[in-house]
Amino acid sequence: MDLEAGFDAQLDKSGVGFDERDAGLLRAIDDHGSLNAAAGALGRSYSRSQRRVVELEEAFGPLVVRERGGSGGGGSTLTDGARDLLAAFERLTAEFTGVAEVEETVLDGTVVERDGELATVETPAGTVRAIVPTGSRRVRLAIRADAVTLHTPGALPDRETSARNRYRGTVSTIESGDALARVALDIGDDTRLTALVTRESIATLALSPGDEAVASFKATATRAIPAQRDATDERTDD
Amino acid sequence: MDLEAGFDAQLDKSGVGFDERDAGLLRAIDDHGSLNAAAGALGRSYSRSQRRVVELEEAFGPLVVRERGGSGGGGSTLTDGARDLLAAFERLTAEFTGVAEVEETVLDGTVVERDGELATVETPAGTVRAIVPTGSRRVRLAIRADAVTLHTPGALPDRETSARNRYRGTVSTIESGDALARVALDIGDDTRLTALVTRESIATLALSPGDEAVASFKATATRAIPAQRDATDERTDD
DNA sequence: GAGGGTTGTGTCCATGAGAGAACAACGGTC
DNA sequence: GACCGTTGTTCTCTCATGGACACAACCCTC
Repeated sequence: MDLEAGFDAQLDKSGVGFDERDAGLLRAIDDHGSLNAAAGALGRSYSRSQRRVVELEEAFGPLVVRERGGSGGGGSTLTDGARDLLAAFERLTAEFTGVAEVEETVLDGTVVERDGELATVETPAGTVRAIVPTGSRRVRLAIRADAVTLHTPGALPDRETSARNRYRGTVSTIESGDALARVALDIGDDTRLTALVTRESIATLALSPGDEAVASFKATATRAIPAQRDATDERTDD
Repeated sequence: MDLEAGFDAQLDKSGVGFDERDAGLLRAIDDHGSLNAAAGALGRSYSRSQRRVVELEEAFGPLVVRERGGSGGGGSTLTDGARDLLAAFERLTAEFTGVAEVEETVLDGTVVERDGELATVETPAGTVRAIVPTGSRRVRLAIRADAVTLHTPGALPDRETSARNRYRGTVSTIESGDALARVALDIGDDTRLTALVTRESIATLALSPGDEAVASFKATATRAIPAQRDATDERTDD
């Protein structure tokens, strides 16, 4: 199934959203030195672009320094605020593309104990500590492969790390890419945890299929969602 | 600055995007047992909703089983494919809200070595291994607080874990919430790394401000973005 | 066979986003 | 002082999205 995750990032302030389109506009202004040239290069109308800049500035503060007249007729440059905003936006999109691309393993489970937003969940692979939205007993946990760290078995003292979830298993497959590798770890009861690590780590841990290994991940990095509604099938049916 | 991160998640297939609006429609169909009632409950027009379902099915396969006539006039129910799609979408939005909410520390640095998408970056806090888009020397690293695990100093044998980045520092502040806590760690040269851990972890590590601690995070979990463009100021200027 | 509530169409209209064009104001350079 | 390429402002036009409405087809119940 070529199901691809996408998104539309947005930075909100005072009800106005700064999105990819706005980022492109600011970048073009920075590149071309004028709002007019920027709009032209983007194939957008000047009037709309100008309006949009004003709209954005009403929410985010001064973004563009305009100069009218003068040699060359004038021009526009970005303020430091605009650069900060752009940087924050790019950081956000980078994080989003990260989650959109990375693989994750899903575990179904039931909440057995809760302490605020944190809960212990019973899953086929064992008990997991995770952040769980309040008010749901049956949940589905998602663990991103880039959040799972691998260890040699027995190496990790139990009390001296903040990674609350820890599972021993046997390496089933290792798919090596350029510099990264995808490791699948069998953790009993037919569940398989995948970790994304560097090839360097594979080497230093001396991992190969069949070996024992320990996988750990933080409670704060595993997100839970309410489980399928068909489990209870509470249809309204009018 | 009350700058809030937002997003619009989307699952793409065959050029069609399944978004929050579509998810709401499917959920409403599941709740009310008919497309008609679903559209009514959402305050949307039936005709558009029906068309949208057809559009989605052309890309994602059968989603809704329609029944025309019969007792009660008929009705519609979701297929297993629709439930899977909904679950995948909810998982995606859960992950996105995770990154949108969590705090991150940013580090500016320069790439000193590269191996495919992986690179070693020199930062004020030391050298960091991270995933870096090709073709950029000056980069900005973003490290999410939920990706940082804390350890007692000296506890971690160097060769036996896959967390490639490891920094010793002193705890500066601990902000405890309900079940979670936010720990700021001073890592020399005026840089501060923040970690989001459970209060439970604070207790077992016996952490308090002023203590020494070690923070670690994976190379595959730290994303880099090209640094500010004003550093070189390569304006086109036509 | 009539009734009823559904699925399927098709058409019309309101709304909003954005392009395009026109024009005034500006302030350096020549 | 004329010129020029900006910014700023306003208008109209087009296009896409989506609601409102009408109507046929369906099939079980009564």
